[in-house]
Amino acid sequence: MTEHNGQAGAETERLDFVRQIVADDCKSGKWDGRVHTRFPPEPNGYLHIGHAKSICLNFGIAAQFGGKCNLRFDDTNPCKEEQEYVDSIIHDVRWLGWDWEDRLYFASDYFEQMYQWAVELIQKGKAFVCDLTAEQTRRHRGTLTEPGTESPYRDRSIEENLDLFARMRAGDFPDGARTLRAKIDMSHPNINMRDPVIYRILHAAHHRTGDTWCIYPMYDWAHGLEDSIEGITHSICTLEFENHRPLYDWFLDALAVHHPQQIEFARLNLTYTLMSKRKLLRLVQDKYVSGWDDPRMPTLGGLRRRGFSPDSIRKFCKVIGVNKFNSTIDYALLEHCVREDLNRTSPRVMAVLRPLKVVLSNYPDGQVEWLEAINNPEDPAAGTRKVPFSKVLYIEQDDFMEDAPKKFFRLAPGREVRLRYAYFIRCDEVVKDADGTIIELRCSYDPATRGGDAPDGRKVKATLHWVAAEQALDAEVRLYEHLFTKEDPEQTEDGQDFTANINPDSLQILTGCKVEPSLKDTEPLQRCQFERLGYFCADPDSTAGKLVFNRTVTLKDTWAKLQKKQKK
RNA sequence: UGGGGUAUAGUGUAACGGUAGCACGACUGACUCUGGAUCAGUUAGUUGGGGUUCGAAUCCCUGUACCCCAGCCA
Repeated sequence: MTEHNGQAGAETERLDFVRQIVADDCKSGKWDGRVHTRFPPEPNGYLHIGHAKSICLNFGIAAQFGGKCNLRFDDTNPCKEEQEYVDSIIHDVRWLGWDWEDRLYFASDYFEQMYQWAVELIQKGKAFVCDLTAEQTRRHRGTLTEPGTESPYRDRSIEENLDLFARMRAGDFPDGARTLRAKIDMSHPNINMRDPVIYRILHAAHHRTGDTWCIYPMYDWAHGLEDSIEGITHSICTLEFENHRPLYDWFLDALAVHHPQQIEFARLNLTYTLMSKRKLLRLVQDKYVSGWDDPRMPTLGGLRRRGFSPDSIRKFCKVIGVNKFNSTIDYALLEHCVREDLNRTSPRVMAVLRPLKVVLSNYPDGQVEWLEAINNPEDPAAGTRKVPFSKVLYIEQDDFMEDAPKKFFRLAPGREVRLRYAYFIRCDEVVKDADGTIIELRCSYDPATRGGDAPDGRKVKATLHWVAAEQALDAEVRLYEHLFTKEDPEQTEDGQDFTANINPDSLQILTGCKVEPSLKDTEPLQRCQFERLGYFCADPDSTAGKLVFNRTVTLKDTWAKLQKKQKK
């Protein structure tokens, strides 16, 4: 990984607070210089850009400090989890470019060990089987300001607890009939410490263990044990688990096993974006988007389909930093990262989204010239290609104005512009239909300017992209805007929810677009830049006969900005 | 009202008792066969109030604001 920079880079690079802890530990020899992290998703949904922050933190730290990072599925709740999610998560983490080598783990593989440790906890008098119902347990818990009351089953003998717990495992009791709870302190100011449930009865098939188990460990019990078993040194999680750390520590201390350090950091928030699984699900279920990989979704699948590169997302995760307080990153920063990467790597190509026909009156009928075009000015190694030029062309409707203001540099009656890699052309005549709509431009070209330079040294103010009509390929192009009209989609009037802020124009589908013939065999997810327009990515909906492109992000456009300002 | 956290330009993030810096955004300008890219510049900040100190974003006291916690979810 590029992050692996050993000593040299580590000195100059500023460390976030998590890396600072890791660096200090390496220095002090706390873990014998070992660094071992993990990314522990629950396989109950698709990964999104917020997970990418966590992934890059965990894998990034391991890479930077010469350590290891495991991919571990925290699959302790059979009711919500599915193999499909496991597969997609594996795919997404790998797509992002991280490698867990042979360390793909599942919490469910540790169920037996966890069970044995629970028995040990009972034997130490630190856990008991409780017969209270869920509702009763809730009432006994007390409130934020009032202490709880102890369960009447709290003082059962160790023998009885052992027996009952064994029978829980054996399936003697129905769902919810009993739980195993830690014996801590019902008046603890931290509610998590008030005799938390550590096993519940769930007669449900697990996606990996099938019906082997009918009791399942709770997160607080399971997570630290998973970390301990794997020899994790730094257990990095999000802020809402801060309140759980005393419990994490309590369990590991009670068992006197390897005890990693839990460190909490703030989740990612992005403007114009929702990150909650529940709300993203709602968008899918209520058909506000086409699916989990809709290019407007912040899921990694959505971003991939939109055309984001793994590098751009990793760069973004690096540049946003890590902290302990809630903040909201400007979506423009994500756009900056993707433009920066795609500018370096994307082959340029010419495409006309809203075609306006141009006929060159003085160009020979039937003649076709194949002109040389540069594939990527940022990367000479990308080479060149040939694009066809002939009498009938298409240019962008936006590139012509009949009554052009001074600041409009493009084509207008009597004005001369350059067609990229081709010739200077001058607009002689505007052809309209009965309604007055412009349907065609008659232009003349200057044969002396072949390739794009005038021998007499005269200049033009603009260079337009174009496509030769006869050789052009038809394409569908999907233009995306923010899914929400507000920076904070949750900001709503009374009685409304976030769906009130959905942007009705977040997707615009253009058909009859014209693209240059070199795009003929474009593969799905192939990225390119449409010159002067933006970065695009072939959608998986593309077929041999029908090309479909998604716009990832526009190029920065000072003319568009100018126009926007004037409208206001 | 209990407990646990956190506050630095518009946004994000550094500064670890010693010149408040960087990035994004916004705004100028230069350059350009992409109104792209690139380059140069401008803009703007320590949550309030006390204190310690030659010196405080940093240490102390005290307000204020925001986030998290009462699942047999993670």
